[in-house]
Parts: sequence; structure tokens; C-alpha cells
Amino acid sequence: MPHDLPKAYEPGAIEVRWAKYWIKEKLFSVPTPRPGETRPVFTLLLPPPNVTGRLHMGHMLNQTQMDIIVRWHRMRGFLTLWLPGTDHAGIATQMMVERQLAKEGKRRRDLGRERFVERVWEWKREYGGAILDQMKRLGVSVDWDREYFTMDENLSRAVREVFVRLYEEGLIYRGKYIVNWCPRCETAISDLEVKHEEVPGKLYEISYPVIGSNEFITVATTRPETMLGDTAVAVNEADERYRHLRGKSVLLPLMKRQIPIILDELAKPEFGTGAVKVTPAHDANDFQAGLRHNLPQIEVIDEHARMNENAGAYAGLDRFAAREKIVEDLRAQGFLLGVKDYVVPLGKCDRCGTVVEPRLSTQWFVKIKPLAAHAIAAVEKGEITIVPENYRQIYLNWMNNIYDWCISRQLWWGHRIPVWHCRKCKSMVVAREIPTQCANCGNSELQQDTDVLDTWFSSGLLPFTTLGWPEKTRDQEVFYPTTLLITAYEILFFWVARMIMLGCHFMAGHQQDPIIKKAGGWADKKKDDRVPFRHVYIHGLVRDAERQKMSKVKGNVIDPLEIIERFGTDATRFTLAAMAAPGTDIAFNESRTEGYRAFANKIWNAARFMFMNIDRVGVARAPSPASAEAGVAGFEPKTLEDRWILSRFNRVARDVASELEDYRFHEAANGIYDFFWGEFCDWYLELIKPRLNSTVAGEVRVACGNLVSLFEAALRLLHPIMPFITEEIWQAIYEGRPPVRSIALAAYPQADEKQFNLAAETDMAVLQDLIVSVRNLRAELKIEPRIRVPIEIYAHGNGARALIEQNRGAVERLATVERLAFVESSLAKQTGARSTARFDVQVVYERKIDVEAERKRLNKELEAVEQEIQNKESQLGKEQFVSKAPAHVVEGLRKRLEELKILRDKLRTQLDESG
RNA sequence: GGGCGCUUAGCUCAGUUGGUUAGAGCGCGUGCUUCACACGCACGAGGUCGCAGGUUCGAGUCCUGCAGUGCCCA
Repeated sequence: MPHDLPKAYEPGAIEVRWAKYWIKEKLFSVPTPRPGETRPVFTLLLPPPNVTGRLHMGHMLNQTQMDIIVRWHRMRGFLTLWLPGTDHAGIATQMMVERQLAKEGKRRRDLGRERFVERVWEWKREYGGAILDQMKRLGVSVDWDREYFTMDENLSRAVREVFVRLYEEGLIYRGKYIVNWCPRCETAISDLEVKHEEVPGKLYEISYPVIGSNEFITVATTRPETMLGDTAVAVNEADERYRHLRGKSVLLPLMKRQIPIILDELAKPEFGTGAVKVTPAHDANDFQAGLRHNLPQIEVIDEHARMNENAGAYAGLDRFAAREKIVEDLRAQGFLLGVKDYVVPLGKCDRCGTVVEPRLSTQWFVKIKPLAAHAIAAVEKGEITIVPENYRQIYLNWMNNIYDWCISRQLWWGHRIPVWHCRKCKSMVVAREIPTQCANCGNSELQQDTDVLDTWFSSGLLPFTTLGWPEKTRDQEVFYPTTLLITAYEILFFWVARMIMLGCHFMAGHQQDPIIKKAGGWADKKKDDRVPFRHVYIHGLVRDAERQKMSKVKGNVIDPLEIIERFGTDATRFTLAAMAAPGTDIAFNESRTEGYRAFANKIWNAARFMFMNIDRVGVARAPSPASAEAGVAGFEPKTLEDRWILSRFNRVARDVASELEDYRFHEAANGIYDFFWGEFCDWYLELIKPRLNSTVAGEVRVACGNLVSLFEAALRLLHPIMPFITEEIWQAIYEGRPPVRSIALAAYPQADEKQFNLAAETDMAVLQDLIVSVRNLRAELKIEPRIRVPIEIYAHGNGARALIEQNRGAVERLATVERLAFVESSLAKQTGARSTARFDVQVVYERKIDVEAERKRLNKELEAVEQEIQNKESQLGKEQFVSKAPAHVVEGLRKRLEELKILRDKLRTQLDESG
């Protein structure tokens, strides 16, 4: 059974099985802890994917990193809560259902609001779980019992509560302003939802005749259609060219409307003619200028981006068609002075790509400065740590230049604004629950505001609303502030900044359970418990192998599920972890994943080797209560390789801990990889083979036991990065009777410094050096792999001699040596000997070494060594260096220099002798 | 226009606060069906760290300029 592992590693079946097991067993569910809980707590909120979403590489990276950190904390004994959920994604979801309706030949308005919203819920129930199902396949260790959806009743109630409170505090207002309007989505969108780009276009120069004179004023515009709504022409006060026209008016061409010439800073003398048209209803800057000069606001473009009844002869035309017609008419009437090629800045809707129309409309806004103040302070004072650090400055810059936030959307799907308008007196009732009458006039005919809230308004509340807010709950005491947020740079402003603002505001005065806070090590690091999270880690983008941003248009999207299908989740996770250096994007390269699948296969086969031996030997394997222990359980170091591997394991465990602490996923992954493959498999397993086959019963038992306990610990070390293969092998070790239900609940290996063994590590290095030297000589002499050859060794000093003597068997076996003999004088004179500072070695073989090639190699090496000696000597010769550099650096240099000199002398001798 | 980043082996990328000999994976060359693994084993080749200055006892790492390249904001 478990010990009959198939010969090749097949991730598919293993992964599906364990992913289901973890969910069925509710391994990651965290009930509300009772008072008296003393464990440290780790809380993480999953950035909620859109209900419309499908898993892409960005999610995969994001979730891999979160799962690594989460599993790592859980294994270290933290009470670990990872909260999953989805976002209702207003515009995206509405679009999805509208598209569905379109196939039936229907439109949203045909159904009416109520039936449409019901339709969206149906859609959500049917398809909205797709991405969560995909996450389940990934095996991410979230608490599925706490899954939320931003439109759930409790979260919706919290949204209303927040709106009402902010309104009551004067932080929400309603007003008519220029907003970014998407004519396709038929809604206002926030500044952040507009993507700016520059496209080739035209600059039109139009002459406006000055009334009561023969002069013209020429203005330039990229959007001539807006001229129909012009209500002034502005010139700069400092501009002498227009001094004589002050107080005069111009006649607006095509509309034959008289509009004033005003003095305003909007006009920059150095730009074009220095005069600009002013269209307060269709341009944000003009809007402000209009307010300064009390100009009328004439709207000429409607919500569908068509010219309206104020546009005279152009009414009913689409804005772009109107532009052509207007240019044509201006030309015909002699007002068009010129058309130039020009790079036009364009704002496009982030969601659908339609050119955004700045539009005057009544919207709801959050007064942001007061909220931003705390959010800035929280980061400045270090209450929230942003990693990598350069994002901290980006965040602060943005926060310091923030504008009020337009929160209303003209959609049907979302949290409806909790405001009711009285039909009679037109006053507003802002209320948590549906009001029965107007607070002003008592009339009962009330109509709820038709707008819904920006989706980010509700997701900005999640760190506390998912923990029961506005109720004061035990969950909040324990789990708030959440410990960490891991997310992509793209939503730093959309989401992270808003969570910080709203969290700081609504959780003011909150205090985390002091015992838990202290246990988590935060007590003396962070004072403020109102923040939504203590750390923010921003990861990079996943790009394609050519470093191009993935996009559907380019067709270079890599589907993580397809990669998983081919290489396994573990290998895919490992790839992302190993490439995720903080602050850099990932150019996803399939060949890397292929390599990490090979790594998994390597582990798999090492496990097969282990099982083969314990089954053959029949020793009791499972290191008794292994998993309760944080280190390697029951390991009895008897030999050099035992002491060495134990030391190495502990060092790697120590390194991994500090690397994960700093979100240096790539270093942790690479460290474990090198240990598992390069040290454990390549050397340790090879070195213990004779002991495993020993005829001495006790020796076999110890070797086997050591192998199992080390392997078991190494699996725990790797588990957060490769959860599936480690679970599979770990469970097999315990033959269905594991000490805990899953390796995910076992203890993470903690470094024990007492098991560091520098002597064993240096000795091992000498031995490895010797073995590699002999192999190298064999290769150069072209000795057939199976032929065992005698070697001669001259050891420098008794220590080196004793070391080699004691490990003679290992050298003979791993270097395919027939007989190892010591000689009493240096072999440096022998052509074809290899030398290090600790030993000389040569292979005794009748075939002659290729003298030419050997001399070439020696010369090259000698050159390098001499160069290095020269560098070191000049370095050490400087009094400045010796006095200023740290002692260990100087000492290290001296030691190295000595070795280099020995090596140089040997190389010279060899060259002399060979020539 | 403002800001940020990148340039290290053929390719894709590491290289935390400046410190001893710049690393990995893939690829490449040679040899090997060695009884865990050919998704493997052994050995090897390959880099004036974009260019030019500067600071320092010491620079891939810090500063300035230049060139190329990518992103964000207005």
C-alpha cells in the first residue's frame, strides 16, 4: 500500500485527493476562540476575486504566496485564519448578465430593475462560484466555513451603516460636478477607473469673431464638438496680446451665441494662441473656471454621448459624428483656421475601453482629506509596514494628492444608496432601514435613490465587516487588525488605500486582545490597533516568458490550470515562489516549471528509496512523536555525514525562517531546493547506502531511522511551498496512522543552533572536494566509468589525513576507486595530479594524460590564482584597509591568501615538471 | 510634464543594510541503461555585472551624467 509508490511521480491524482481531504476534514476552519486564548494569531484576508472571475496567473501567484505564509504560520503554532470570499463586482457582473440577456434578444430595461437584479442573483448562484472551485483545486488553506460575498445581508447592512455614519459626520455629500462618465456602461466611474493613453489625433484651430470689431480670437481644441457648449473664451491677464479685447464678447460660430472674453489662469500665454474656449459642462478644468466666473453650464452631450437638444442642428448625432459635421461646417463658413496633427490624451473606461466623457451630473462623493489624514499617519508612523519599501512612498504621494471619491454608480447591481427622496418636498432621508415617512414634511411617498455604491466602497470595509462589524465581536478582538495583506500593485489605491482609510476611521479606539497581541509579538512594535492590517506585501506582475504583459488581445495569456494540468500544482507553486523576488515582476517561463516538476520527481524517488529500505530492513520507521517536535525527531548522529546533514538542515531551517519573515519567497524556495537535491539526495543518500546494507543490525537500524526522521523533517520544511507531494509522502511514512491528521498541522522545523556543526561542514567540504577531484581526473583520463582505479593522496597535516582515512570507504565508492593509498611527500610534481590547500591527489593509471590540454588548464588556473594573489596582497598592503575594514574580513583575506600561495606553488611545480 | 523601475552567463532571472572566490534554472559540450530517480547520474565550458565619471581601504551594490528599455500618475 502506501509504500508501493508508483515509479514516476504523477501529481494529478495525488493533488485532487488531498485537496478534497483537507476540505472534508475542515482542517483550516477556525471557530471563534474563547476568552483565555493564548496562542499568537495570524489573520489574512483574501483579496476577493470578482464573482465573474476565472483563475489567472495573477491569482495563482497571489494565492501561492498567501498559502505559503499561512501554512507556515499555522505549522508554527499560530491560530491562523485565512478568510475567503468574492466581490460582487458591480459593472463587470452587470455586463455579464446584460450580455446573457442580449442573446435572448432582451435588454436590461425590458426586465425592469427588480427582475434584472433577481436575474443577476441567479447568474451568481449558477456561475459565481467558478473561481472558488478553482481555488479549491489549488488546495489553498482558507477557512471555507467563513466564506463571504460582498452582497451578503450582514455585509450589506454594514455598508449602509458606514454610509449613514459618514453622511452624519459630514463626510459624504451629494452634488453636481464633472465626473468621468462611461457612455457604454452608462455610469459615473472614479478617477482610478480611467486609463489614460495618448493617441494620434488632430488639433483644430477655430476663429471666434470679436463682436464690435473686425478681429478674431483663435482657440485650439481637440474636441470641436464641445464648442457648442462654450460659454466663454479665456485669455490670461498677463497676456498683452489681448489687452485691448478685455470686456468684449465673441460670437460663437455655428450657435450664434454671444459669449464673454474672460481673464483666467486657465489660459496659458505660451500655449498656442494663448486663448482657450471654456466649456464648463464638458471639461473638468473649464468647470472650475466656470465656477470662478459664474458662467452658465450648457450641456450639449447626453448620457449616451449623443448631442442633445442644446446642440442645435447637431442634436441626435453621436459625439464623433458631430465632430466631423462641425468641422465640415466650420470649414465651409470660414471659421476653421487650421488642422494639425496632434497627440491627443484620451481617457478610456478601464472596464470596457470606451472613451470616457467628462460629464456634469449629480453624484455622491466622499470627502476624502479627513480620512486620508489618518491613513497617511498610519503608514508614516510605521503602524502599517509596506513591503517592498518603495511602495510606501508611492502610497504616500498618492494619498497626499488625493481627490474626493465619487462613490455613486448608475448601475442596478450593487449596494443601493440608503437615501430616500421625498416626492413632495424633495428633501432626503438618509437611513439605515427603509423609512416610512419624510423626516421633513411627514409625507410617506418616498423613493430610494436609484444609484448604487462603488464596489470598492464595500470591499474597503472587509477587514472589519467580515469579523462581524458593526457588532462588537469576539472575532474582532482576536483577529483585528489582520496581520498581513498580500496583493498586487494594481489595487494599491483602489483597495488597499481605501481599506486603510476606512479601517482607521471606523475601528478608531479598537484594541486587540492584549494577550493575543503580545503573543504575536506585536505589543512593542505596533501601538495602533485600528489599522486594517499591520503589514502589506506587494507582489509583482506575472508576465509571459518574453516579459510582455499578458492580455487577451495579445493572446499571450498563460492559463495556470493548463500549466497545473501538465506539471502539477506543486511545481507551479514552486515556480512562482522561486521566481518571486520582492519588487520584481515574474517572466513566467515554462521551462522552470518543468524543472520543478523534476524536483518533485526527485523527492518522490528519494521517498521510494527510503521506503524500499525500511520495508526491506523492516525497522520501525515513524520517528515516534515526530510532528509534535519542531526539529528533527530522534536523529542519532553517528557519522560525519550524519553530523553534516543535521547541521545543514538546521542552517537551512534557520535561513528559511528569516527569508519567509521578509517575504523573500525565492530565497526560501531555492534554499530548500538546494538542500533537498544538492545535499540530501546527491550526497547524504549516497553516503549512507553502505550503512543501509550493513550486516550489523544496529547500524542498519540507526541509519534507517536517521534517514526517515530527516526526510520527515525535510517534508515539513517544504510543505508550505509544495503541500501535496509532502502530504502524500508524509502520510505514507505513517502508514495511515499519522500523529496528526495532516502534515499541514504538524510542527514547522525550527533551527536548533546546538546542532550547527561547523567542523562537520568543513570536513565534508574537503571530502567532497577530494571526490570531485578524482572524478574530474577520471573524466580527463577518459577512464571507463566502471573501472576502479587506485589513487594516491598526499594529505597536508594529520587532520586532513585522519579525515580521509576515516572516510576512505566513501571516497572509494563515490569516486570509483580501487585502492586509496597515502604518500608521504607532495604530489605537486606529478603531471596530472590535482591539488588543493588540504591535499594532493593523483590517479594511478597507465593511460597518459593529454599533456598539452593539461598545461593549458594549469596555465589558466595559475593565471587566475596569481591575479587573485596580487589583488589580495595589494589589498592587505594598504594600511587604510587593515585599520578600517572589520577584523573578520581582514582575517578571511589573510587565510585565503595563504591557501592561494600554496596552490600557486603547486601549480608552478606541476607546470615545470610537465614541460 | 511629474514620478518609479530595469540593463549581471546563449536565454530567463537571483545577488537584503558596500566586505573574502558574482550564483541558479534552462540551454550547451563530453561520458554513462551504476540495482531511488534518463523528470536521472558524473564531469565540463560560459560573465571586462549597459557606457563614462565620482565617493570609498574596498563598488554588481552608493552618487552624477549618458544610452537603451518598461511602467505608473497628471
